[in-house]
Amino acid sequence: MAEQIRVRFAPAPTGYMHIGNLHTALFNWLFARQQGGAMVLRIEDTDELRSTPEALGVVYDGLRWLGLDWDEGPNVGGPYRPYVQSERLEIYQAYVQKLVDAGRAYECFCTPEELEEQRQLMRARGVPPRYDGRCRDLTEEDKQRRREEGRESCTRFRVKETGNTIINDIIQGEVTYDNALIGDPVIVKTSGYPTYHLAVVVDDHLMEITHVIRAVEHLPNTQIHLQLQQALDIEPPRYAHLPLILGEDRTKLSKRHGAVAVTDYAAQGFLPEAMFNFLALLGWSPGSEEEILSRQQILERFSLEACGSSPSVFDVAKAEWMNGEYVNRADPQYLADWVLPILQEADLMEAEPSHQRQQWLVAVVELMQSRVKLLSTFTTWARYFFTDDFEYENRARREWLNDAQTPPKLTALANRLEALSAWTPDTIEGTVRGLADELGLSAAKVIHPCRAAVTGTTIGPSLFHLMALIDQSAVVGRLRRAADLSAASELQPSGDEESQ
RNA sequence: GCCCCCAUCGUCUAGUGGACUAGGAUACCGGAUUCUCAGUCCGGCGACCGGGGUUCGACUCCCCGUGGGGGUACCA
Repeated sequence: MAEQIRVRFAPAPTGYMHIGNLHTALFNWLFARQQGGAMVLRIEDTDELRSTPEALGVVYDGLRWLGLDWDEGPNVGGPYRPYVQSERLEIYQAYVQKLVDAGRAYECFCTPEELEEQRQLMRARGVPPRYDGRCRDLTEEDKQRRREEGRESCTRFRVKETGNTIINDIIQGEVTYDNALIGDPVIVKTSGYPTYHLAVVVDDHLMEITHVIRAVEHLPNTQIHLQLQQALDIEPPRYAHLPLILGEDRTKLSKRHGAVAVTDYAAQGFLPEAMFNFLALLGWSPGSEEEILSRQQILERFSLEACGSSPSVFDVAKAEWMNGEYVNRADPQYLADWVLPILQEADLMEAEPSHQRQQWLVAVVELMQSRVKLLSTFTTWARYFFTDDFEYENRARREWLNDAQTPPKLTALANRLEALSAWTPDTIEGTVRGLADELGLSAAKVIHPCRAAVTGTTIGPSLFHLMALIDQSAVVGRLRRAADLSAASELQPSGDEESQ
């Protein structure tokens, strides 16, 4: 009989979702969808101090942004609800009781200070710092005395003291841990909340998770989970520990690497389909030389067995290149939908543009998309489409605007363009080239200063097409403004020019 | 410190004992494109961490180093 595959993505809602979490979610989703299995979203908020309700929204948004859906979860329900661990507290208690009854769990009265002292001592002695088990065999009298002292207790799981625990991981292979090296982990905190170890084991069991796909930082924890499962007579799921995603400095991706939150990438103008593609290729390879793969293609070829076990660095430059590939191929109308909010955020587009204005934006996007990697660059490289208020770049100043021959050219051009009755790329081109002919100059000698005057830059798309998308009067105004400034020597390159 | 994992161009990776003069992508560099380039096309640079084995033959298998990472919590 075919086993029903069930996987889960189980984030801790502690503020933001970073790209590594999303990577884990993606691999779970790929496996589930490809296998016709179920994707469960479970919220692991057993860290009462750091978990926030708002963070839940961040998780949803991140998953939805990438286009990952889930079959069961806090907002969609499902047969194993609730899917938020803080709502499952009584469930865990029953399992703790089972462990206590079996003599595998016990009350521990040690204070954080005492624990820290133990660790220091062991470290000094050169042995692995771990809980020394001093509360393992307390008598009822001992416990009573401690309670009377006003001490609070937590519950610890009694791990095996001898032998090995062997993990058979789909990605990492067979990994062996020496049982003697770990101390008894806390499974219920003083606050009454379960710790991760207990909750994850109970929930994966109850929710009938068949494959636990998570980051390799959890591999050492798995020895505890395996022992817990054995003590509870629970059949363990299959494990697949994904290699970590590292920052440029080769350490675990974290806040200090700058942009790591999913929302950061969305704000920069990464397209979700590009991020999907890029993330899929981190730690997994289709085995071919293609890199731009559609969601469907990735889904068809994905397998856990093909995942590598070595960590990978998140290369922003390559991610941007890939985004550029997607931007380049995207339908302009679709792209404009992503660009609009970015422009609105930068006050370059009004809150509710008319249909006509939206169509104009699509035309701008279409003209620019082949040279854009991140959509946020629309607010800089394409700024001149949206406002007269832009800077003249140094290179534009140096090469064209700080030239005595430029003002008369710009003025003449302004006059002629102003007289045009039709404002199209063709009429503009005719005018520009006509002026160049009459002045006995190559077209470039007019085109370049004109671009500098109208856009403030020396680079960009076809000048005539670009001008046609800006109001005729605005173009004329910009030409005259640049002519005046240039004539007044106010467009000299500034001192802090970077070397070219 | 101790435990575990990892190791091919700077980066993402292909490679599962002979197909390797080690392939692709990105980044970088150069050329072309005369309407610019951060776009496009073409080209170039660039790696099997080191040492021992095993084998007729190792990038590939084993061991030892080295380097990197993760863990070592009443965080997950």
